[in-house]
Amino acid sequence: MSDEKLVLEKFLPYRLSVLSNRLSAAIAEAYSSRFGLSIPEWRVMAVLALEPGLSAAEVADRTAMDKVAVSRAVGRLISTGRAQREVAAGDRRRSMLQLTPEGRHIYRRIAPALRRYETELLAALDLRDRQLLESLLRRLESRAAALQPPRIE
Amino acid sequence: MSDEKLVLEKFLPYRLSVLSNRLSAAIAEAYSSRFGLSIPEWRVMAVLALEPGLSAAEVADRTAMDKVAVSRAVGRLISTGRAQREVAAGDRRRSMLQLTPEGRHIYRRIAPALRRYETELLAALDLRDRQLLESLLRRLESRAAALQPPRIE
DNA sequence: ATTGATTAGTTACAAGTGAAACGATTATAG
DNA sequence: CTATAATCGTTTCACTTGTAACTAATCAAT
Repeated sequence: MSDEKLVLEKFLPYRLSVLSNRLSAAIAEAYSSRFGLSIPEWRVMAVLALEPGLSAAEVADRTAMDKVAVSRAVGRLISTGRAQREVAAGDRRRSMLQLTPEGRHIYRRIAPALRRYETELLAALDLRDRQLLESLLRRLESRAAALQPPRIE
Repeated sequence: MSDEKLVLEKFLPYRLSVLSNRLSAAIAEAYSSRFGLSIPEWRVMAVLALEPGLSAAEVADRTAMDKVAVSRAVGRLISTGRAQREVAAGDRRRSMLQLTPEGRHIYRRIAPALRRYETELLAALDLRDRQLLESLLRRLESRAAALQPPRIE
């Protein structure tokens, strides 16, 4: 019975993983070779550019990274002069993070290039299909969040 | 100009990465806790189950893994008695890999559970939408392969 | 106020990863 | 043949990553 077998190349989670890894690698190569940024560092920059003053935990939220990864990425950004931290008024555990002028400058060089890349990628689809993709993705995301993990008996 | 900014949560490669990581983590947790398999090991098992006798390089091809990862995964599968290797007749550099009976047994416990999981995930979509997803994915994959990486000036 | 629990963030350690160098084998060119 | 190049797969090394333990600060309850 073919129910017993699993063709990796047709298995949705695998396909998403391969596609996502290809895209991420291509993108990361661009900003890494230019600025020596890692993926976590770029993610942190991307959220701080839009919301300066976030704490590390808030950054973790918005980037789907865990706090350790955020801590290390922020550490590198600070040591390279691309971000700065102050202690939050009223709660001295909390940090308030923001990009330095240098960090903002780098962000402004990267962000438009990545948006162009996304646009080129989506140029494979017409408007209708782009909306469909959006809708499908949203439903898969919420389904994945709600779903019970696979149970192997 | 809003062209300058990039909202991470709306950026397709980022969304794919988060979705894919969530799915992979949920799935890997299942077979890892049951059988101590890593993702690379499971991928190797999945292709060897369908195509016994592949060489390491062929496994790398079909799993989108690099040869080092394959070598290590195969090494672990062999040392745990789940795969075996013989030297290919006619080319002694090449190995012929296959699952042991034990390996096949484990595969048969995992594969159906993962297929059920995929089915449940896709139950969020009706037949028409599943076909659309399939088509969109295929186009994105080929577009991603053809696309030039982002250029940051 | 004092104790215990919670939260923010860092550090330490073990495990995983990729790039490059490597040994072994086979293919190619002269 | 012989020498050189190419291929298969492993190993090595430096780096990254995740888990758990940790410090410091705040909160909650008495």
